Amino acid sequence: MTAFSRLADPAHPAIRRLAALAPLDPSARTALADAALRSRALRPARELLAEGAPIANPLLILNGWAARVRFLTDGRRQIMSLLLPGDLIGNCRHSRPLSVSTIVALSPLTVCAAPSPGSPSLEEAYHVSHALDEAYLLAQITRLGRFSAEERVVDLMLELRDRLTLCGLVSDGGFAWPLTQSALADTLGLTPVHVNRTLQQLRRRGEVVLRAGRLQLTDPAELIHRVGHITAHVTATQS
Amino acid sequence: MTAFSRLADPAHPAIRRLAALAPLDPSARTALADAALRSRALRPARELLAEGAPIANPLLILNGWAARVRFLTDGRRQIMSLLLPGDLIGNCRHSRPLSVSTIVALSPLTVCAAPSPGSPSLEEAYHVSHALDEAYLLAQITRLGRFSAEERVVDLMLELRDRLTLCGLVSDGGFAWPLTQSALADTLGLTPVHVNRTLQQLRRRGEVVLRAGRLQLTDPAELIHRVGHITAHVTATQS
DNA sequence: CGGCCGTTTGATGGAACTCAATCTACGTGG
DNA sequence: CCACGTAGATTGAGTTCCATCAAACGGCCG
Repeated sequence: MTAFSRLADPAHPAIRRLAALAPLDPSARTALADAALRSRALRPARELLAEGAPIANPLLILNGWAARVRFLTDGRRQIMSLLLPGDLIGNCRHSRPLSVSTIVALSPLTVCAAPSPGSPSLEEAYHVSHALDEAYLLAQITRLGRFSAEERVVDLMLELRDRLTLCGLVSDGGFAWPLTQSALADTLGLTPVHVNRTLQQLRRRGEVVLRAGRLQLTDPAELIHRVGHITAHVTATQS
Repeated sequence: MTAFSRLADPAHPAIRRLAALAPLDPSARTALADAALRSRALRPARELLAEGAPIANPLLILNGWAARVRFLTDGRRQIMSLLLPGDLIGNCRHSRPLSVSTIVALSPLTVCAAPSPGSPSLEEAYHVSHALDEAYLLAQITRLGRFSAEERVVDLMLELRDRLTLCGLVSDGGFAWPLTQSALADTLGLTPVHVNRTLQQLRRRGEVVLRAGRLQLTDPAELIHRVGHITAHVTATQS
């Protein structure tokens, strides 16, 4: 199947990410390839885990983007984090985990059950992945708490670029951008209208090129400097 | 010493919290009591862990409040989470952890080294504590992203009340409130001036009583309903 | 073609910020 | 014992950023 052949390829996004977090031994790679055989495809806006539901077993994102969302009683929504290929869902280690948020697909999505870490190298990769998740939550908090609308947009774009670089999904300095302006608004604590205006400013100044579902940052270094963006580092040996 | 006698007391805040997360066996309790013998005291505003510093070993908060802070280059600050008695600092499980945020004391603080989990019951308590930490981060994100100033203040007060209840530090419906309005502003993504005005509204309406370093919520149930506050539950057997 | 989703634009209002000054409580030293 | 300094809380006036409301536009698919 395509799923298998792509996973067997060392260049597959999800594997590339996990291998970048901790060097994977062959048994870990085959475990991942096996797991990917039973992959599941989901349409955008499809819910794949409800808040409060018990977590059967962790999932691994193979392709596409998803989000952890919280719905307020009056219809407001907050996307708490974005989930990209190679990210894990429900990756926690205490005995009776409950989902604390809903997961929705933001694009066509394929997921599989995350193989339980038989090898220490895969376990380490999971742990590092979890630590990175937390770092992204902290970054999200400072974005929402102290950044202006423009800073929020730019900082998030830089974070996504960093993360997609880990799984080799950045080419020519650009990457796929499946987010609607509405989803971006729910992520950044803004209204869709204001997100639109902010994006246009960035476009008019030539700082971002965003069209046809692809995003290019014209001068990433300048943007990093401007918003004081911090790249979450992994302490494990990179690559 | 006082530190010992108070920890030996099963009613000590830090132990009460951990015991509430997972029933602790006697060996876990003595390990905690031993650790508390070597406790360290810190003054308010004292930094106890710098961002980017390697984490020697996890710490346990015995008394007082602390905060995980991020400083921006232009002087803005964001408090990402508050740390209360019984909370752990640097409680993560991958091989080479780096601190991703600075920790500062917000009140007179005593901490000790968190005993490494020899017993499975203590390990479970640590894991649940870590899961709760993450739930609080998610709550913080929705506060900052989608709540108005008043909702933020109320929701945070309710969360702190929940958390302090876990360690038995709520009495007569009220609890110690060491936060300056400035610290509250840095937590909630507001300015001190606006926090002040928001607090006064709540006071004038008689919804909170805040004076002499103590906070009382007049009608918690009503406030919970109003802001749609969600109590992060622990799946482990409570109490 | 027509409906829908996502984007774009305009006009207006309001929540929160900024700047600046005053007030209070408290500790410290002359 | 009082003068002083400082940290935190309070108040006022003016401003800005972002939300709200409303409508139009564009592409895509049935």
